[in-house]
This record gives sequence, C-alpha cells and structure tokens, in this order.
Amino acid sequence: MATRRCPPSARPFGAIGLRYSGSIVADYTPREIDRKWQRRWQESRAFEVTEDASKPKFYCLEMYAYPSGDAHMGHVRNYAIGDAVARLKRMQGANVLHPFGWDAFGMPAENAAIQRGVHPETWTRESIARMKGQLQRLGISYDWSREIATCDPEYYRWNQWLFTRMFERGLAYRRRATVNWCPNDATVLANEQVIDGTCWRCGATVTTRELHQWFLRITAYAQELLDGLDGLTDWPERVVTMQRNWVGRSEGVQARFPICDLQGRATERAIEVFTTRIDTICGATFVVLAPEHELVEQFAAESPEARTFRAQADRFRTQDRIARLSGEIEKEGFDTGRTAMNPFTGQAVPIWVANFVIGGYGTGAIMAVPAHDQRDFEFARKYDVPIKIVVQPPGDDPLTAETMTEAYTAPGVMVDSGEFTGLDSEVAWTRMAERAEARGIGQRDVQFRLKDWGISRQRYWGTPIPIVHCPACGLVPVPDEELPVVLPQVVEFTGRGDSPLAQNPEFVNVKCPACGGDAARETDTMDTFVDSSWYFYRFCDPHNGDLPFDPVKARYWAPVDFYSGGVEHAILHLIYSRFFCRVFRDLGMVEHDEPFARLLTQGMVLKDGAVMSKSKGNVVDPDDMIRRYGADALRLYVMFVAPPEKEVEWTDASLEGSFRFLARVWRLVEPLGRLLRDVPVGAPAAALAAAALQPAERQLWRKTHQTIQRVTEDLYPRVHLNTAISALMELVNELYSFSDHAAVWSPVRRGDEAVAKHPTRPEALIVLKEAIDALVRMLSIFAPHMAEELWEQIGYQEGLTAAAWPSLNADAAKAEEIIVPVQVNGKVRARITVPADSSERHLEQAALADPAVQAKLSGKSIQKVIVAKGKLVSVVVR
RNA sequence: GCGAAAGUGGCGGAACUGGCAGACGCGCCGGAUUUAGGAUCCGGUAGCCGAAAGGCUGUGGGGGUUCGAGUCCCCCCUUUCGCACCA
Repeated sequence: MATRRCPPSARPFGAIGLRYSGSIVADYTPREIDRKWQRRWQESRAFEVTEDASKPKFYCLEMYAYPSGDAHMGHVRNYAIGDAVARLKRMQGANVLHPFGWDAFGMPAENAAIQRGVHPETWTRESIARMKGQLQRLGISYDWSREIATCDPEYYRWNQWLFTRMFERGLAYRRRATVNWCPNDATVLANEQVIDGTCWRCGATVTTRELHQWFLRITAYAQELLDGLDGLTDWPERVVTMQRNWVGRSEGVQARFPICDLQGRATERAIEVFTTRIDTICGATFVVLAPEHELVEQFAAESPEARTFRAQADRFRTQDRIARLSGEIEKEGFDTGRTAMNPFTGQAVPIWVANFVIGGYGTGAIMAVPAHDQRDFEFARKYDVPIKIVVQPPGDDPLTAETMTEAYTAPGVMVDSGEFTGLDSEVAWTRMAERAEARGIGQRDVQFRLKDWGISRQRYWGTPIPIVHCPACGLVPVPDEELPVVLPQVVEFTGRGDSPLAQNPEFVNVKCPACGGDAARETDTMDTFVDSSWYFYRFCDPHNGDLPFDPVKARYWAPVDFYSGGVEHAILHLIYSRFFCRVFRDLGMVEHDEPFARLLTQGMVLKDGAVMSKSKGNVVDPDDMIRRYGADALRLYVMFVAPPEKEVEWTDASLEGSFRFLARVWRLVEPLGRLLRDVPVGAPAAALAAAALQPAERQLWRKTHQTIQRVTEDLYPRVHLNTAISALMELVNELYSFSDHAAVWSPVRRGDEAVAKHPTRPEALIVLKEAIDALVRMLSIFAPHMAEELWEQIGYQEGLTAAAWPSLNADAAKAEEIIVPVQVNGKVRARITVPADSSERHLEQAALADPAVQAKLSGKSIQKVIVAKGKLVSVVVR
C-alpha cells in the first residue's frame, strides 16, 4: 500500500474490522469529523447561554490567555480539563457558563513595536486571531458570543470606572516610589526588563529613581484577605499557604526608643520600632535603622562627618536593590555615633544603620536583641556589640553571652529583666506589652508583609489612568460620562525617554474637568493585573454599556464554581482578584466574598525535563498534533497521562496510545450503528432482570453501570480525569470480550461469507445498546467530536450537547458474587468466592472451610478471626 | 536556612475512609491474521527460587502501632516547589 509511511490519521484504519471478515468499517478520520462538528456547534450556538432560574448554574472558567500568537500545550491541557468539567456539568443538567477571552494588554506587544515597528494593536489582534483559530480547532465548548479582549475600550473603560470609584474611596492614591531606571535610554524599566541588573536593550547598569506612582490600597483588606482563606476549602492547600505567607500577618508591639542628644540625655524625638518579641526588650543592646529611614538623613545632617555618613547609607540603598535580584548579601552596617534610650531599662544603646533592615516593612527600624534573634546575633558578633541574655532555656544549663554560638529564640525563663525576671517568657510577653501601653511607650500592633499594589506603568499598551492633573484643582478624576480615556492610535515607540503617552501633546493637554483651566492628563497606564482582577465578572455580562456588569446577572452566575489555570498565578492574580471582589462587594455589585469557589492548579507540560520554549527548541506544536491525530486524541492524551495537578513529560508514544484507544472505540461502535439504531432506549425492565440474562450479558450490564458509577465519582468534585478515562477503557475492553461470546452472537452471512456478527438474543442487543450509549455519552466530555459522530451513527437525532449524563442503576452495578481474600497470620492464603451480601458469620465459616486455609491451620490453634465484611477475612493462629 | 508536597514495575501512573499493591496506558515478549512489513485481534509481563503446583521478597532507608501499613506515628535520605534577612 502506498500510504504506508503516512502519519496515523491518514492510514487506512480498520479496513478489516473487529469480528468482521470482509465487511467494511468506515475509517476513523478525525480531521473531517472535527471540522464537521465544530461547524455544527458553531451554527447551532450550542454553548451560548443566558440566565435561567429553572436550572442550577455552573460557572466554569479557565484562566484567560495572553495572546502571544501560539497556543502551547499548557493551554491545551488547561482548556481540555476545563472543557471536560463544563461538558460534564452541562450533561448533568446545569446551565453552564464557559467563556473565553484575552489578556490583551502588556509588554510583549509593546516590545514588538519597539523592536519591529508593528503597532501593539496590530500585533495583538493578529495574535488573537491566530490563537482563537487554534482553540476552535480544539473544539472547546466556549460561549464565543461572550469573548472579550482587555484592550478593547469597551473593556478597559470599566477599569477606569472602577479606578475612579476607588479613587473616590481613598483606595487609589498617589505617592513617590522607586522604579528601575535605565540612564542610557532615560526610561523606566519593568522588573522583567532588568537582566542581572542591566537594561535589556542597551545593557547599561540599571539604577533607581523616585517617581510619583499610583497605588491601590489592598492593605485595607489585608485582614479580610487572610480570614477569607479559611473558607477556601476547595483550593489547593499550598496555594492557601502561599497566600497566607504573602499577606504575612505578625502581631507585635510598636515601641518608642527616645533619641538621646549628643550628651546622652533623652530628648522628645524617638525611634519607633516594631517587634514581635517585646519580652526580649531588656536584651535590646542596640537599635538599627534601615538605610531609607528618614532619621538617617537627619543624623547625617547633624553629624560632623555628614559626607561619609551619607556615602555609607547611599551605598546600602543601591546595593540593596541589586542584591535582592541576585541573592544573598553580607550583613553590613555602621554606627551612627548616636544613642537611644531603651525604654524598659533606661540604658542608652547605640543606633546603627544596616542593610539588613528593610525600609518598607514595619517602621523601618528595629530594636536589636542579639541574644534572641539570629540576624541580630550575627550582626553583633561581626561588629562586637554587646550581647545580653534575657531568656534562659529551661533546665540547669544556662547560656552565657560569651559562649553561645547562635541566638536562643525559643521560649524560656526571663532573667535580668527587672520585675519580669522569673516569669515564663510567653507570659512575660503579654505583661510587658500591657506595661508598655500603660506607660505610653508603645502599643500593640499588627503588621502585614502585604504592601499596597503599585499599578503605575510608564508604558503605552495598557489602560490609561483616568486622572487629570490640574494646577488649580489637583488630581481630578475624569468624569464617568467622558470615559473611556482612549489610547491615542499614533504614538512613536522608541523604547527611550518618557512613557509614550507623555510624548503625545494631543493626549496630554486637556481642560480640567472641574475648573475648565489648562491641565494635563496622567500618562501612566495600569498594570495588566488590573484587567485580570475582574474579567470573570465581565463575562457575566460582556456587552454592558452602562456598567462593568449587571449586578443581577452577576448574582446569577458568580462566583466562579470551577477555576483552573497555572500555579504561577497562585499569588498575585488570585489575591488581586480576591481584593477586587471585595471592592465590588462594597460597591454593592456582588454579594459574595470570594470570587472562586474551587481552584485547580494544573501542572505544566514539559519536554525533555524542561518547560517548552522556542529558545530551547523543544516545543511540541498543538496544531501539528491536531493535524496528525485529531483534536480528540490530543485532548484525551493530556487528560489521561497524569492527574491534572501534576507536571507531565510530553511523550509521543502515549499520544499514539490515546489515538489508538479512540480508533478502537470507533471500530467497535461505528459498525454497530445500524444495528443499534432500532433498539429502543430505556430497555424494558423485565428484559433486564438479572435472572433473564446470560452470564455474558449480565457481566456487560454490570460493567456498564459500575463504569457509570466510577466515572461519575471520579469526575466531580474529584476531577480525577485520568482514572475516569481508564475506567472507560475497561468498559471498552469488556465490550470487546462481549463480542467474543459465541452464545450471544452469530455470524451474519452474505452468500458464504461472514459479513458481521449479530447478537442472537434481544437481551444481548438491549444490554449492548445500553453499554454503548453510556460509553459514548461519557466519552463525549473527553473526545467530543468522535462521540458526536458515533452518537449520530447509533441513531440519535439530537446532538450530544443536549444529551444527559447516563444514569446509574445501582442494582445493575452490584455484584452477585465477590472474591474475598483470606489471610492467615497476615498473609493471603486463599481466595473464596461468596455471595456479595454474605454475613460475617458466613464469611468466617467459608474462610475456615477452605482447604488452603485448613492446611495452614493444622496443628495450630485459632486465636482470633477478623472479618471485614465484603473485603477480607483475617485468621490469627499460634 | 524556613515552609510545603512527593518518593510505588523498564516508563506514565492506579489503590476514596488502614483490608488482594501495581487498575488503565506505554514499552517489551508470544500467538493469530498477513506474501511481507505496518495496522488489527488474543494472551503474557514486579523481582527471586521452581519443570509445575507453589513459595519467598517487595511501595526511598531504618524503627514503631496493628490481626493487617503504599496508606497512621517517630528518625533519616533524596527530589520538586514556594519563601528567602519581614524584626
């Protein structure tokens, strides 16, 4: 045959089919089948939905895509998983919202503009078109009428609207903050444009700059975001943990250390420090300021050697930033020559400046207790600052400052702490906090690691921040009726200088909305995480021109019931979305507190142990695989190869295996189509009474219902897609065995030649139809194109998209007889076949009567017999 | 360093609450079919001993709880991921 070397999809499959000698089985030709059904679904608008109070809703969402131009295997896997859930829920009677859209703003589009002169919009639209085609060739059941792209003014308009609401409520504000700066290109760089401390374009060493930037006050919700995590029982534990650490709540005391003048007398000025170990305050032998701390400059000014002072502090400030990108840095510091008074001991302690104290956390200053904090310990040893022990470990072996080799951080007994001496340190914590408050030298405080969200980007391809700077009125939001503030089309992309919008006078020069005077537009655009923090609400009402979405519609669809995507979004995207959810709630637009009820983080698809990437040259192109094996085989493969959460290593051989399975189903079902068409659905109960069935028929009928049970249980909420598929494979194997049973089949002849086999008994046909019917329905959530085609072949007029999930007949699934292992002293010595509902007594008797068991019992005495009903009998002898 | 998760055949992986370890698939071996190869269908496939019946050993290593442990507890090893000076 000439087609020998062709890829599988082109091979002449099953010219000779199962059990058919000489008959013709139509080839499994996924390419045509895929196209046929994709067209039908589109024409019938099969997946478009509207609110319907008569049905339970189910909102199934996969993280929308950044339109890079090429869908990769990670996308395929994510969308295949989501689609299986969406199709399952639809068949189980839910009104399923399953939308898709594009995270269309962002740097790659702008980089393309800088490097190749393509307008970001053109680049983005082309990428969307390409990727959409790829997704459609996968046959995912999206409601495409709800498609959104965040770069549409109709979308980003609502970013601006929401920003304005937040500005009005003090949740959006402006302050100075540090950015990466390339001195050569005179431009701001995003973190990902800084490569090993240098500019991605010109290689110049990156410095920092202070700019006015916009922030969203996520910290206003810090406690709530933390508390809400307890309710996220259907999220992966590790994502919850990551978020908890990210919010990073710690309880402590903010204490005042009065600053001493140059003569060592306490003054009115004080250093505020935050500590979680107020119990160790008597051991605080020095105070450390972050290099960014405002007092550093004051001390420098007051210092006789102001210059060296500043130089040292500056060195830490710049060092900090670069070091943070590259890893560990050595603890360094210098003594300011100034002292502060320990408010508990009254002693003067030196004030240091050191690089290990962070300006942005707490008060930017710490009390250093070297005996009981490892970092302080290392620092004190290095610079020879005194170490004072105030907590001794329990037991008779007290520590001494001279001999200790590391800080003692565990609880213990208080020493050398005045009236608190002798107390348990954990008890002392509370007493000392109370005392600090009573004496006005401190108060209990809660600090969060979570910082406000800086959303300003000095970029073109993002949502313009809708603010006007008026010399007379200050910061004025653009009135709602003037939204959206649209990105100007004509802009030059040089990658140098100011942000592109700032270079466009038509954009910048406006009249103040408040006073009508000359004013300037804000030229920063928003972080694209703003877009993705609420897109799931927009899907509920994607064409609304009056509001981001209709609260009534959102009340019907939201929250998202099933959300799947990569772990890489475990923190930022998900915490920002949880934040926005609460903002919408406080605006009265949604009623729930959490936007995503169930989260599934799917594992990556690797090739040769690494993430697929163009630079590594290890990309497997989904389109290529679809061309060769069809969409169904590819989808089935990514779901069968491993549980959804796990990483998978791409293997061509396994994909072929999935293809073979589908072809095997095809060869089984397709030729039976004409035969089964006439068999009524919902077989007469009498015909299926177990007693009326031949053993082979009974076995198939049981397997059918056992499979329905297993698959249904595996699918949701467990989402064990791989084991569900393996159960379907078992059913197919059973169907093949069934066709081997001579008792129920006889050859159909044409002349002398056996053309096909035909069940000789009506019961056999009924059981067969029921099995195949259930198989095709269940298979349709994994391999929808082929399932539809087979569905049509076996005589159903209405498409599978309207079909119901098969219903379980629990009696049919039940086994009449079971095999129970018998253990003697922990080892399996026999297996007995007993009626499924055997009593414990009967099981024991049957087990002891078994000859193999008897043999092991002879000469021994039975100590105990344990019967696990329906599972096992365990005999203990001596 | 801290935290979390995971270590099961040649490979991907099953085993829900402690109850037949290795479902299902890949690969490999054998048989049928075929002029032949491919495809297809059937069977076998943890290791060791044995002609077989059967036996012994096995879920990273060591200990423990239990009639019974891949599963629970303690110690150790390895891998992956997350956080890495957050006071």
